[in-house]
Amino acid sequence: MTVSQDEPTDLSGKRRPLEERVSFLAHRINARLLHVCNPLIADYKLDLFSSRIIVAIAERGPMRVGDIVELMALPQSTISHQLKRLERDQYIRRTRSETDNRTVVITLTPQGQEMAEICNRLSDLIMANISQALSKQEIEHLSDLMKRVFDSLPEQAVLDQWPDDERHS
Amino acid sequence: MTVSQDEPTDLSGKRRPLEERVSFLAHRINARLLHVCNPLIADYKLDLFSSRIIVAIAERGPMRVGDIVELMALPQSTISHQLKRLERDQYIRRTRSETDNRTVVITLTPQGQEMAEICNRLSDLIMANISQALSKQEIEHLSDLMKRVFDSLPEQAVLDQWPDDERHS
DNA sequence: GTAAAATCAATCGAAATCGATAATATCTAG
DNA sequence: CTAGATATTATCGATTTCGATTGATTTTAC
Repeated sequence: MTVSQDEPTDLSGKRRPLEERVSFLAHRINARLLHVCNPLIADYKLDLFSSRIIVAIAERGPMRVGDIVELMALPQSTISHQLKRLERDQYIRRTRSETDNRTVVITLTPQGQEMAEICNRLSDLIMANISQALSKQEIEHLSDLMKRVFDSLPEQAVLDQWPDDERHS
Repeated sequence: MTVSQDEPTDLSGKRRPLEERVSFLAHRINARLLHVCNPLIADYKLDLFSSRIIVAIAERGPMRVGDIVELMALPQSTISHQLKRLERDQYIRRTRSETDNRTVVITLTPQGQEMAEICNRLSDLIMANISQALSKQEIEHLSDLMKRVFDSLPEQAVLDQWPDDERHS
């Protein structure tokens, strides 16, 4: 059962079913988390995105907008809108950096810090669920594997590998 | 280093940093995948959601709308809109089931089947990236762990564990 | 057999997302 | 210095998402 063949580009033989693919599983986990968590924090005018922004700042201290964009891996315009709402709802403050007047530094208000606590407790609740299905060791291993998957993904869309004849039908 | 304590609800001691949490990593992987893949299939008027719907039907045969909702773990209204666009763009057909006139069965058009091939090749491209960072065995293990994580998440928001005094500030 | 409950998918209006562009500030080269 | 290039964030318009509701069909209970 040697795998070496003359057509190295044909991967269909080892193509896993959709439900077992890492990319699809990431989508499914994420979608279900949104579905479960968003209603629980909607009263605070938060969603899973904004709650993570708050938790990140509580954990790391004041962050520049660009840092948040990179951390969340979401479009810059999306983050900008999220921050606008978080400011409107008094969870964060925007202040222009003194050293570089282009950048904007985000800090938590006291309400934001309180909210970070609440969001972390929600996170604990989720982790408690997961911990019933996976051992501590398995969770750590999973975390490591997922980190490596993320790092393996290109930051920008690379068209090199995407054949021209598939770009237009 | 015994773990048993008098305050079992205090999990803050074992709280992992945001970047290491499984839920956050799922978000990050997903966000980066969207960013990378969507531009590559935008010409076909597809995104990562609709492409997965097409791939799923190609893999499993005709599916009812409700099955697609369950598979994708997205809100029913979102799927309904996705399907409307897929039908508009001639990738799928909707037909009322003969046995149960409430349900709608989705089938691929010939164009939809062609597109499933293209989408699967994109999926192969992504997997090729991941395969450079993880061994075949690690990917299988990862897939298994992620499946178990997904299954551990509740389907509906359970308010039981979410204390009342955190529901309103 | 029929009324009430449950199931299933489409639609509605409000809000969020996204890519592209604009607006402002800093850096670089000569 | 200064003009152009680069970096950083905000905004714009179009599209998408989402929770709630509606409409239609089937199932259940009596």
